[in-house]
Amino acid sequence: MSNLQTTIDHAENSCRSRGAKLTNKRKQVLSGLLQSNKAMSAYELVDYCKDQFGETMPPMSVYRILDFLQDEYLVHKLKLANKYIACSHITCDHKHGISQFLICNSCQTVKEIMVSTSTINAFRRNIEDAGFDLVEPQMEINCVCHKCKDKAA
Amino acid sequence: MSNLQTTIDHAENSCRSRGAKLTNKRKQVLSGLLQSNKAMSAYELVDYCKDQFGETMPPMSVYRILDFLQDEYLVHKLKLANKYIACSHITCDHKHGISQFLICNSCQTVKEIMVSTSTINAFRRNIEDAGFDLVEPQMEINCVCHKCKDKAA
DNA sequence: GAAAAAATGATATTATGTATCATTGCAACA
DNA sequence: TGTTGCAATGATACATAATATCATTTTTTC
Repeated sequence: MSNLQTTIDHAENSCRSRGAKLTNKRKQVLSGLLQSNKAMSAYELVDYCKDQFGETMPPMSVYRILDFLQDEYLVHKLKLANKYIACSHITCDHKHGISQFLICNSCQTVKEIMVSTSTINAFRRNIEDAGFDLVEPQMEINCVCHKCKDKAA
Repeated sequence: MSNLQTTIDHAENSCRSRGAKLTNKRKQVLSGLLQSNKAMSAYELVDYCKDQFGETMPPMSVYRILDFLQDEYLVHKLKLANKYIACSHITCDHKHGISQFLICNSCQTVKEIMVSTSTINAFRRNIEDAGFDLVEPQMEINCVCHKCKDKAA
């Protein structure tokens, strides 16, 4: 069984256990994100589904499906790029903490890394001293990946 | 002399020393941002200039002026919010390091805080281990300010 | 199989921003 | 003085991301 299929099955079980359904179209959108190592826009996913499955999905549906997948913790939205990526922890059952997304400015590759609790706590204290509370467990950083850096050099 | 005027004068000198001109319209846009403690969208600035100065500036001009002000280190763009704020360090002559912007999800107030070098270095190492390089000296975090938190409680 | 609920489709509209070309205004210099 | 040249601004069209709203289809449940 392919890695992709394993992940989809895992996602389907996870949805079922929460009383939600991973329908066919939802699987299609999710698989688009899983097969791409880059973040994709909603409109890119529309194209992907048409190319790959012959499904002409209206953008509205894709947005709704993306909302659903976010609610199910299967997908993250990158607000810096207005794009979407599959969560890299679908197959590990633990609920994960604060994620940091490294976005390559050049090739748009995205890597999701975890931040240590101690670093997060330092941040949290810093923020509280400034009169704010941290609410969003997600940070996005514009970077350049080493592959692109080497290419440029 | 008002605080606002002092800041504008400082900005104007800074531009001049870099061979750029802080024209009247540019001053108007900048003063809109300086008088607001919130981030403003380009279209809000169009309205502000019309209300305040009777200038009907096309959005395109405002975008260009915002680009100019960013190039001159006078304004930051908050990509998470698609809005703009005046740099809080216009009147201090030092070039500042990595800024962290705390954005209140509820009232949109923005506070620009500095991050300690040691924290940044920890981040940088972390990011390099993941195969990326930090390029953007700016981080944006969605928060709730304590005023709004207290109101909600 | 009918009623209710969930999922998807279709259309219009809003917000943000870019591309492109035209016009204005100022500044240096013959 | 005026004209040439460039920086700044204006106008129009378009692109992209997303939401609102209502209609239709599919799935469940009784």
